[in-house]
Amino acid sequence: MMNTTHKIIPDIVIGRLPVYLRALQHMLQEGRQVTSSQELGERLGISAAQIRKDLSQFGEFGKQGTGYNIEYLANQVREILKVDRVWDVAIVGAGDIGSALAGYSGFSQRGFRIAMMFDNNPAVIGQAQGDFVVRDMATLKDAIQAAGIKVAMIAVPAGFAQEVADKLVEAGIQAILNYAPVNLNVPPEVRVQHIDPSIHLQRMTYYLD
Amino acid sequence: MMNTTHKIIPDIVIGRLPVYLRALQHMLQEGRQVTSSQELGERLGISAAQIRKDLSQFGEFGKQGTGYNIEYLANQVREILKVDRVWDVAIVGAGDIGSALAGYSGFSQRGFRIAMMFDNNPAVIGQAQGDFVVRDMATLKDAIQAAGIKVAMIAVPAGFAQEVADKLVEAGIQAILNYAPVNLNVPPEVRVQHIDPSIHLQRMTYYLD
DNA sequence: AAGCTATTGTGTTTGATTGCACAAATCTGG
DNA sequence: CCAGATTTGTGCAATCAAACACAATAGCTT
Repeated sequence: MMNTTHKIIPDIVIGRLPVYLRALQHMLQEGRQVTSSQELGERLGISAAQIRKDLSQFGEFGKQGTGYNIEYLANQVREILKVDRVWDVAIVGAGDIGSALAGYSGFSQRGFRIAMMFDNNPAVIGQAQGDFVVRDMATLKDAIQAAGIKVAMIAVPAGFAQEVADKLVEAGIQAILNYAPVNLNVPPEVRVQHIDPSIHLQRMTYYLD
Repeated sequence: MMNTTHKIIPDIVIGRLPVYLRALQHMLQEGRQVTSSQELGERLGISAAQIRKDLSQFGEFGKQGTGYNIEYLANQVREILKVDRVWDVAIVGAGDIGSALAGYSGFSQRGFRIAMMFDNNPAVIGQAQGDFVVRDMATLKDAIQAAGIKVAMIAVPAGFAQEVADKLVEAGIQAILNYAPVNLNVPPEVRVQHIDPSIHLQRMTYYLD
């Protein structure tokens, strides 16, 4: 079932697919072979109907009476999300967060590979950080363009995040995962996701006594 | 305007308040005194009407013709979110992520204080980590209960996250920020938020070419 | 002080998302 | 090979969220 912008899929549905995929991969590691919308829903705290509706946007992946073949469904979802390939990722910022990200081994199973890392601090430029050497921010545009990198993570202090975002956009980056606690202004064709622990915590304190 | 479960506020509205608050605090640091729903909306990429509707759920904070006094509004939102106080937070896991969180200075301005840190690895128990010493997981329940801590962050490998969550719930934790890439099963009265960079990245790759 | 501009708070409308419920299909066990 | 139990995919209904649009109000300018 082609998906060349035929049908516009709600972004909220896209947002759930990675969660489904993670659960499916987890089940595979448990040695499971088949599952059902009901089981998946129970694990994730989502209604079975919603999972079926979400998946039905992209095709028919299950078998009535049986459920879904986990490996097959996982592969289909990977393809939908375009993580049936490996995306090279650039990290900007070699502080605590950047280093933790560079050292995180979990990306490779999920479709990503940290390919390069930048900072503007002369004290860290040239230093080894995980498998690679921290590069000078001044070389960012050329390096990213030469490598054809589309995805980046910002892990610099809040005050520098916007200018880094501007540079990334100029270099052709199309998806940014931003760890700095500020909103970023980017052109509409560039996707941004934010990770700010305080935001998540504050969203929960509302419900506390 | 009392808010003792009189009116049920949609969670999606609660989720936007921390974002508003962060922008307001940012404006304050710029020395600004007043703003409008329009300006706030432009900065955040949200419609002005939505911001007004969201805020109107809790009272009337603005002045027609003028807009909102930033400091006053920020204080009101802090009160709504219950971050007009300081919440002590426990971190479980003293690896890269836990350490980065322990060393992050941004929490204090946002209503949180890292109060203690746990790990089960004898090699790190007793070591200094930022301002405090890493404690043995075995002491978790007693320490958390004695300190009356309600909020925790999980920064352990995926395979241990569920058992850590169970221990935290048993210790009386009511809000969990989970950095492990697995779903957690907790009783309905406990709030959980997930941070998994791969999930955020996969949500964006769908839109890439 | 009158007229103009800006901006809020909200009733109403429009649109999006979720949940329901069931026919159709598949499997299982006797 | 049949009866019963499962489970999918989906049309329809219900719920929820966002956008619209405007009266009411405040400030500013002349």
